[in-house]
Amino acid sequence: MDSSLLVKEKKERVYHLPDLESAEEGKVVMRIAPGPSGPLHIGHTRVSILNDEYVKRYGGKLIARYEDTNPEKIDPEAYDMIPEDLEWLGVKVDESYIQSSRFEIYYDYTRKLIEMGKAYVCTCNGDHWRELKEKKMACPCHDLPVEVQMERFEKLLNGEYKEGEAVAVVKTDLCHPNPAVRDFVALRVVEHPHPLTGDKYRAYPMMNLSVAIDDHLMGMTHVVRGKDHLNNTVRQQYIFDYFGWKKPVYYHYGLVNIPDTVLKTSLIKKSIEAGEYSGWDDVRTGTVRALKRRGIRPEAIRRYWIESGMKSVDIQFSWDGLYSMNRDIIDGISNRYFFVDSPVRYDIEGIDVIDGKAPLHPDHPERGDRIYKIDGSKTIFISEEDSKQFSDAGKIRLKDLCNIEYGMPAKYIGNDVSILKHGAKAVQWVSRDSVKASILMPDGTVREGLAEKALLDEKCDSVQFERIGFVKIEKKNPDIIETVFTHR
RNA sequence: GCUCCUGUAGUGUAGCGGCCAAUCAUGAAGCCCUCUCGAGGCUUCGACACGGGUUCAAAUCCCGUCGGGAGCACCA
Repeated sequence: MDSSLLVKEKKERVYHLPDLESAEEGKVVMRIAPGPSGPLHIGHTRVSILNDEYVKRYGGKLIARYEDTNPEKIDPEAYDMIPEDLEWLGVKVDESYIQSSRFEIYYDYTRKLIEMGKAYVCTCNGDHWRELKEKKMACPCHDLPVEVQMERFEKLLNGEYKEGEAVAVVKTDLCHPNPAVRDFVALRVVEHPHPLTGDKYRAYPMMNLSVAIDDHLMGMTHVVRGKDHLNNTVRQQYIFDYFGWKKPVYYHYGLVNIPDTVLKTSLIKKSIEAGEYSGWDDVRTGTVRALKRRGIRPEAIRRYWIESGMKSVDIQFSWDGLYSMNRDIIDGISNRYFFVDSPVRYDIEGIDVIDGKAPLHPDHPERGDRIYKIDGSKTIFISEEDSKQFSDAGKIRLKDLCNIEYGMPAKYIGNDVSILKHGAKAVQWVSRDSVKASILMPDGTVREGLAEKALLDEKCDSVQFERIGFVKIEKKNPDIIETVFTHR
């Protein structure tokens, strides 16, 4: 019998996404459209991964479009941070555009809409205009002649209206049963300077205008985005219809509820400025940077979203689920080391020299061992918690080294592993030549302790501290080893 | 209030008229293995929201009820 049949290969998990409707091989064009208000967070990764995954599957191109049409909500650094985040995620962007450099385009199309009688410039009070819409009624500006609208529009562009005094509106259907799709604002006046264009423009397009125009101009074949845009899609389709443009195929996945995580960039930014968070990669936040820092692999994030699929049901994000997928990836590559939390010192008597060794990875003996030789005063440290256990139980096994009996000093009592079968616990320990080390936990607290010296020679930045969990090495020198906790 | 989306185990997912006394993963519990509370192996727990129809046959189609979510912004 073939013995290989007995060794069951670890089953490769299969992840798949549903097919895209009318997707032509090599001709799929999709986009991700972040607003540059801060770096990406875990919530943003879904739309990024999904679009990227489809473009990779069918072939075509992925466009990154920075939707910076609200100057008040822009963090100039985001223009650089987002591409970095995308790159780390493994999202391959083929073309990038910045909407603030395309205002003239949006103005031109708005003029065309006005000429067609499909848009108007409204100078009514905003609240009043909304009340009328609620009652399915047109405001006085709605039906003004085209020449007047055009005149007003040029005034809007030239800055002759102050903020709130006028807006350009796209007509839809005032009697539409869904109040959310009746006439929507296309351009508004903003006096706040734009980080990129300064005070060059005063008329700022609203997303529904710029998105519709860009989706057409950039040749989008498929649009995948969150369900929260459902009504926006309906609005944008009016513009497509007015111009007779071919519409992309739209998909709207359900909302994701991400528990126990700070995601709001404005909040994070505030905390950073207040000195409460160390930066955008503070482990207490849900930014992509924080995940990276914690040792979450982009492939795990990708798998997570692919497995979640594109259903329009709202879902609950599960950190456990993500960790499990990440563990799949890092378990094999992470060598094992001992870390001792809040070390308690013990000297061992009753033997001259103690030798020991432990595999770098129990599933990969070929990687070699950590070699131990304890001599001289034979000092070791175990964690405070294990120390208590030691004094209670009287006997304990220093894993991969020897057994000892409680006392000051402790007494060497052989190296028979079978002591474990008789109730003794195996605990991790470090010798006197260990290195100071710390683990930054996800809640921001820091565990201080000692790590074994062999870790200094480790090449991979992901390791497992036995019985503690996986950590990512952030800083490593003979004086200090700083790590960040990944997960168990 | 109006409109839209949506309801399969704790979570995520498969199934889309008979092969479903419902898949897989995660989670929980237990056992085995392992000198880690990791990995691996085995076992167990746990779901078609409810009520009507249509049909020989429904998780799958239709209607209603109830539940969840979103939008009705001069944010994206």
